[in-house]
Amino acid sequence: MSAQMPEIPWHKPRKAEPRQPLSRSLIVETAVRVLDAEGLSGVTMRRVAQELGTGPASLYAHVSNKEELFELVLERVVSEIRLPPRPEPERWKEQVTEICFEAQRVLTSHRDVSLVSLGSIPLGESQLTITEFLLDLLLRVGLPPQVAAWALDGLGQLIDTDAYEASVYSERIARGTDIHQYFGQLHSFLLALPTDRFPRLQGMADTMVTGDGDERYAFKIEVFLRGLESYLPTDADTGTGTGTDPHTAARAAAPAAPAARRRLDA
Amino acid sequence: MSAQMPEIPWHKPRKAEPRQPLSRSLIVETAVRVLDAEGLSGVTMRRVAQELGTGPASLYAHVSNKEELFELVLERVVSEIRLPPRPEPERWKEQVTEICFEAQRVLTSHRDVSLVSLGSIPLGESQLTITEFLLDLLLRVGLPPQVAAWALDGLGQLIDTDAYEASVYSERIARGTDIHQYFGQLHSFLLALPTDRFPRLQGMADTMVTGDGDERYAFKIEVFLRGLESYLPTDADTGTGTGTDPHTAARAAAPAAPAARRRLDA
DNA sequence: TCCTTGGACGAACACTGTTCTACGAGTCGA
DNA sequence: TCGACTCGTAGAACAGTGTTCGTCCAAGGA
Repeated sequence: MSAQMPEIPWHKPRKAEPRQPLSRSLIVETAVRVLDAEGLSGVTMRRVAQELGTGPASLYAHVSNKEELFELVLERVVSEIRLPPRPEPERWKEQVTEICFEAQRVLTSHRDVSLVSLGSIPLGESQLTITEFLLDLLLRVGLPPQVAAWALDGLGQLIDTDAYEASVYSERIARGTDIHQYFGQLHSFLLALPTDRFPRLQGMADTMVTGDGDERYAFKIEVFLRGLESYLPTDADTGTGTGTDPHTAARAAAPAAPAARRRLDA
Repeated sequence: MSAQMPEIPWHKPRKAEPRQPLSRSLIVETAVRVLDAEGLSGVTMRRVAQELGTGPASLYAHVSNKEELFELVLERVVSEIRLPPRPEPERWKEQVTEICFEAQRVLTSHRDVSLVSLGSIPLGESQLTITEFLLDLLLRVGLPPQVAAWALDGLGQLIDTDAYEASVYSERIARGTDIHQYFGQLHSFLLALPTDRFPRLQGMADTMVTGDGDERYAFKIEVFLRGLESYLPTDADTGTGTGTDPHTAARAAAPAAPAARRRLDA
């Protein structure tokens, strides 16, 4: 480096570095970096702004909200999920399972970002692409359209919830809690339950703590898929058309839901 | 009211009202009241303390954390869930469905309290009571113990996630969003999707927005229960003993989970 | 050339959870 | 009866938070 000239006093430079200008994508990328480093609760407007060498007010020119920033971050993360090249209806259950695990892999690799996904309808481009793929797959299998549509809800919830739960564990062990000790404590807690009030839980303490996150996740997916399988039309129905003739027996899906309405008052 | 005498000056009352002393349960009850009035984000230490006519520091003598307060609140809410008088294995699917809807009724009647329940293992007394009931019911039906144990996980997640989702909608319509207009916008959004990239979603826009929260909830429960049903031992196996002989075919539950381990680094 | 416009940003507002420290009343032993 | 010694009650403060206001400056159009 050459010798640097002193600043002329009355030039008051105010910003020595000619930083690259702010932009939506730059902010989102920085937020993802902060997310990976410090978790979702570490992603504050100040923290992101500081990482960009500016103040929090500067972000509001490109992002209207912290909530909007979070949704942009989620969409960016979801875009990392890779889909299979093409749907394979003959092994649809395996393929759905693979997608679920791929989604969980990506989501949990970004700490607890799945918390953002829990309350929001997935309308981002990547999220819609995944939904489209799954919907196409389920329809090709022969599931009635209404069943397939509603099944997407269930699958999405399964993925999000499990990813969030897994991230909670990750955060916990990141904070120093030994996972074996933790499950040991849980085990002895169950064993210490009063036998007269909790005979099943007390007696099945071993079984309750069996299986890690992946095993339990795989089980839940399998149960859901077996349930979906039961909605497939029988052989007698499928012999007619080109292959998929839905819209037939999807009405008996929901048993009479209790009349208890969600309260709609303001 | 009778005329009130003035205070004697040198008595310096300092607290006109002889408030009842603080206690854990009083704090929790107040927190629930604030929760019902202003939602979970409105439950702050200051708000609860103010409701009790004191400062936030006073709460920390009875509650170590805001997190602990939240869990106490959750346990209090869960204790409102009423269980059937006795398990009825012959109609287990209906009974599980009823419990799920009862749980959702209670949870959603307390705004977004289900958010607390999402990341925590249900170890409160009421939560354990519900778990014990469901576990007993599933075992009586004849499900293998490992299947029953893992199924509790799935049911709990289903209840919590759906309650949270329902509460998000409730909050949204409480903030003034018209729900019909909202679904209308969603519908036209799906219709406006490019047909070449999202043919299924675009073509099934009607089907996608069909059904309210209860219908979809009932569907997910039904799918899960049908999946569980497939784990029941066949008739050839059950003819031997008194009725329930588990621990047999529970091993093939989980298909080979991908080796992708959750990262365990600090 | 001036003038408008839009991004950048310091300061501030109204909050948050939590801790420190002092105060005051109650109880228990002497 | 009286001191000592707890323990619940709080005021004040600390280090944060999301968001807004008003100012500033540089670039672009007329």
